[in-house]
Amino acid sequence: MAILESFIDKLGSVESFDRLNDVIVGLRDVLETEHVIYHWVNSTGEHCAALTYSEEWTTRYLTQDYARLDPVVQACLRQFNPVDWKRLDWSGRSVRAFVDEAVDAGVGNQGYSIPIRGPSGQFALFTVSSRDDDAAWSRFTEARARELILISHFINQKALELERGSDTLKVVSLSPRETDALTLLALGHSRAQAAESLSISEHTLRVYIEGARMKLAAMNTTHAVARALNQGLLIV
Amino acid sequence: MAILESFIDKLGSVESFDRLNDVIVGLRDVLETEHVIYHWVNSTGEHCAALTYSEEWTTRYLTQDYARLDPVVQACLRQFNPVDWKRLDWSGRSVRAFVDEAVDAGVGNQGYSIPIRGPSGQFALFTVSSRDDDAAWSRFTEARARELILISHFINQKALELERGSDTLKVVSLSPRETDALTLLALGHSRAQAAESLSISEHTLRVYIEGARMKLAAMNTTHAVARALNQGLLIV
DNA sequence: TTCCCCCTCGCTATATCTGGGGAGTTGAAA
DNA sequence: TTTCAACTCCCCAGATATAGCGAGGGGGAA
Repeated sequence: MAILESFIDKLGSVESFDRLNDVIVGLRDVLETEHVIYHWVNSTGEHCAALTYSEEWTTRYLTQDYARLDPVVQACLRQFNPVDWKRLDWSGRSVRAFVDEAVDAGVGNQGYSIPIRGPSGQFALFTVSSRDDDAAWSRFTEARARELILISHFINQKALELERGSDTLKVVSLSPRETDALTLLALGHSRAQAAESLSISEHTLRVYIEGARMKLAAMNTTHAVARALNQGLLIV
Repeated sequence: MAILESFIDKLGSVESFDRLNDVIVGLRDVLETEHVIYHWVNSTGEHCAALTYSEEWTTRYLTQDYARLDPVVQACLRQFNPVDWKRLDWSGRSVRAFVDEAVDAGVGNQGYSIPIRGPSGQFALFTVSSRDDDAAWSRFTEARARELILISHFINQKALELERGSDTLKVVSLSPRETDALTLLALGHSRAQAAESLSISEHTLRVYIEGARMKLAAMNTTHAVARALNQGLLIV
């Protein structure tokens, strides 16, 4: 666990994403892998990342919106445990084109990606990639899996810290009834049904929905429900 | 890390929540703490739990819907990193009444809770509680923090597996245009605005929304967006 | 080649939601 | 004690979404 210790130690003094990048590069070196990537999109749409990919590939990936077809991202979005790239489905025309580009850009052929989820619907990805053959890669992932989980945890913690330092995350809190109302709407009830479920008049329900809309700065009901879900305000 | 190893080993053979409970009891014993609790509410509203609390307290907690005012739950809902109970705000009339009851029920005065988030908005809690004094408890948490994170990770993985056979979600796949449509709606666009953003007629947009509604078995647009978000189909 | 899914467009009516008013009670915090 | 937030109820008009009927072209898979 020496790697983990020194990593956490270095993390302690990090105070900006630039510095975080240095630590990531250092991590890549001690792990003796090709690339290490930490990335997430914050609530304001900014990309917060620390990675060892070339700048060309990074901008290419973003401008082409490759996250939409990248099997790694798609798998991590619906999985809890880490993903070994070689267990994914890489068939499909557009996917193969993407992979060819990725290989040319120096992304390794092997990879191990850990999905990380935080409050307010945060979703981050921590990836280690390499050019090892299958056997060497299996040894690496088996030996390092637990360390990598902890590393991903601590780096995300640091990233959230950096994020909140820059701008204070305002916490929207919904009243119990507002939560009830949005929850029922998210479950597919119409306003009339929701009002009946809560044993209140439809008008009252409307007051809650509008209250929630205001608090969440939402344009309409659907938007309010979406924001509430993304911020983890609803237990659905 | 001997505790972790044996824990993971025992987890391997677990095939039901009852068995999981046995493992949790074993974990409580080797950690030499008062209680160990793992709990989450699945998508069908069932409580999936493995814990060492008395049955009285558990049912009391659920029937009273204490999660709504429990500072531990509230803090974990908006935090990424683990929560030490003693750093929380326990003031407030109803909270103190709740605490008195909890102490009577044998819940320790110390506690360490780890929030766990999975796909589809899953939110679980892993808690270790004790009756140690502050000094002993600090030593415990500092020494065990990393192990506990990994334990919480693996137990959640197992719970997801028990819940649905594997920890991967079966997916409804939306067409690209359907995804676009729902994404814009989730961002607060009206149908007219969304249609304009996509440079298509409002009618066409409507076809996509209805297509998505059918695939997702949703009652209305809000429901469809909520389901799509919960299933990680939208990148918002 | 045929089938099926995806993308695109139109019309009409009805249901539902949104936005503008206003008003009274309760309970907890300052 | 006062204040404030939450909860409850009412009416109305205009905006928006839903539900039903259509149509045709393109591309991949069997």
